[in-house]
Amino acid sequence: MRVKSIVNLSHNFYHSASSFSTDSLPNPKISPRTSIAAIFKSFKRKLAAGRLPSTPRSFKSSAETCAALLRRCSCSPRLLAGLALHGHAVKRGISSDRSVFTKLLSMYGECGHRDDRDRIFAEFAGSDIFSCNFMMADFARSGDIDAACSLFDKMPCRNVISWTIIVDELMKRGRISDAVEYFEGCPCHTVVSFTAMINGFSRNGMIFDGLLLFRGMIRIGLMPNEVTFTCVIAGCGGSGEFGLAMSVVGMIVKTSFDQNLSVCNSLITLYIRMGDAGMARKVFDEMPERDVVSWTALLDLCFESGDLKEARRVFEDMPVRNEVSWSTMIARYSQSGEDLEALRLFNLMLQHDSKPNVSSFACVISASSSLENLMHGAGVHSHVIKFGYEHDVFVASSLIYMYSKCKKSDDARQIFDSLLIKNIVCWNSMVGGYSYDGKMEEAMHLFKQLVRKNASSWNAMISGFVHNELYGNALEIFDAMLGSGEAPNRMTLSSVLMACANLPSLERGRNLHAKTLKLGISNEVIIGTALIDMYAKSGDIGSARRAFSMMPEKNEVSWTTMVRGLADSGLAEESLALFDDMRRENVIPSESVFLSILFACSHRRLVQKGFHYFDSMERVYGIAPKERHYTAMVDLLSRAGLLREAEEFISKMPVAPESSTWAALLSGCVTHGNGEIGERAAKMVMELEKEKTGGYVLLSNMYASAGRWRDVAEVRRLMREAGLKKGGGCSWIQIRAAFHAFYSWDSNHPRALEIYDVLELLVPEMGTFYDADTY
DNA sequence: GTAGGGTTAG
Repeated sequence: MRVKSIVNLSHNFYHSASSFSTDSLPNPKISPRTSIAAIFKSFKRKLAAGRLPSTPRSFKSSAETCAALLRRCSCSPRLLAGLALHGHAVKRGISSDRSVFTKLLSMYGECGHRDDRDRIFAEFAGSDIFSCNFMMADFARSGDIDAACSLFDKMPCRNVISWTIIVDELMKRGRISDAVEYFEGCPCHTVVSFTAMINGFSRNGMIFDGLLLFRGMIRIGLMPNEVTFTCVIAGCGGSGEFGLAMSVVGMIVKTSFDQNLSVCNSLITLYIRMGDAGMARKVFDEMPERDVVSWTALLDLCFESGDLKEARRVFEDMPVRNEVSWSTMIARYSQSGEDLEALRLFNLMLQHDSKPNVSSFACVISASSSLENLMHGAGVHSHVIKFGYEHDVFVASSLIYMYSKCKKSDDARQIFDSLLIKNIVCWNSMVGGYSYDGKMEEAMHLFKQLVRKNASSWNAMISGFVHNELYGNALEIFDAMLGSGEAPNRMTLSSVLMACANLPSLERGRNLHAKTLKLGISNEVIIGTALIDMYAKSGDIGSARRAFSMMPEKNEVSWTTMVRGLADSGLAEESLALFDDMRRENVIPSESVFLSILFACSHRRLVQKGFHYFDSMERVYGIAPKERHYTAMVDLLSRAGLLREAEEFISKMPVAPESSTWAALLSGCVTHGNGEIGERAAKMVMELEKEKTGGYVLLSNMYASAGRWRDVAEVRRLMREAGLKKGGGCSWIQIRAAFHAFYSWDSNHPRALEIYDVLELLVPEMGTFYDADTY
């Protein structure tokens, strides 16, 4: 109310010069410790003592003082002081002084009173180019590019700065053709307007257009400055145009800009992206001066070289840190799997009074998502609220993802619903969140409401179905995606290939392989790896091998997938040989690759070799064997008939045996006919797995093979009493688009009678089969 | 101490 009345009145004061005193304002209760309060008091004292010049002669110095004070009011927003100054300015007739007026605009804007600011602008602005540019820049900064453009169009005269503001903002929003149109309309260019345009191109992935403009600028005689060079180097580095970057580096050296701080900073990052750690370090070492950006770039260099210890040392020795250096530490520790340390760093950041920004929050929320620890996640959430970022779409999307990963998609939904402005990323996070939490119906419901879907929206659904092992649905929604005209990307294809890998649908997989070739993504690691997995699981190990050998770049997952594919296909020797290749290539084995290796050894009864690999896990690679590895070892011993050793191995395990550990032993006992150990093992299986049939079936098989029919009947009785029924084994075939599944003596198929007739013709002894599994 | 272009993270 107060603000409005002053603003409404101010116009009249300006013209009628009626009496208005700062004393008529409520006395602002400002802490005397703050400098602005002190200045304001001194100003009021001077005013009261009549020491401030008020005659037209000293108009200028009065305006200067007022402008300087107003500036303080917008730097650390002080509305009351600002209002008083506004009143004073009106009274003295200096409120339309250019410097006072722009400060007033800034003060109202910074204090959150944009309506009032816009009103005084409308009343006073007239044709002043300065205040128009100021307002245009502010409209643009706050996201209202249309308001900025309409002001631009209304301005009676403009300068190059007016054009630059518009061009830069249009480029930042990706409106390239509009930006070009305005840029071409500008009658006289400067190095700044050119740089804005060049950088706009490069940020929109059009580095060649940027470089053409860069050349054009030099041709018309405008010399690039340090900002131009910084932008061009960053653009070349970001788009991987290292050859072009080097020719620009030549110019930089010739013009001695290689001594400039910002140019050197961008050069460090360029060399890191080129993979030239030596040159990056050399630039850093030879810089005449360094700032927080240089040190943060060096930090990044350490992480890129995989040297966490050195990074930590650099971080601790840095003369200055800012929120970017903290975010770098948090993000990189999280990427290295050190999520707990990332969270610790975030707390340290708060203790150091560093104010987290959107990116710091995004990093630390992502770290708590990886930990799937609700306590940590909710702790970070409380800081989000404390710092007022809960309505930021970027932060909210990370929170939605974090809660969903912690299986709290209802809490995620609350955040989603509380957002007044939602972008597509929030929608996709929520769809993905439901998928991750296994709530595919809710995911689908939300997905259907999403009017403007992008590739990520479709990917969230597809990977959700895959994650929940609903592979058929994944393929269905993929078909719908293709039907909608949305182009699939690498994420889509890798998910769909994963679905195919788990369905008996090799033909579909081959089609997808062709699609990856068409999209030009077949050479990418993630796609190559998905292809290996799909072919291996579909039984086409030859194609899996080819996909593996054709990969130009392999990572640890690609190797692991191929080793596992071979092992699962019964090619134990080849699998072990590939594992040795993998170690020769210095690829660090994961715990999951050891599982495949132990499996391969087990199938070939390679007891010694198995123990060799098992021992090397901890000794050589520092990987503590998990329950699954111990189970694999029990399986290895049991299959080889070393049942007593297997039982002893279980008793010495440092982790508690799982039901499958005992099942492996029991299975060995069935094969090798050891009833004594078998009974003990069976008892353990049934105890650990009360609702499952595995233990009963194995035990009954063991009795059956020993001819102990009375015991077989007893086990069946026990099973019935426990209310358990064994599910039958199932085979299926695909004919065109349809799957046909068959159980033992299954009569559900519509053409069952014909099938069995044909079968009896082909395999006469089928008719004599007795179904031993039917209880 | 009146308005425009930038480097480091995500």
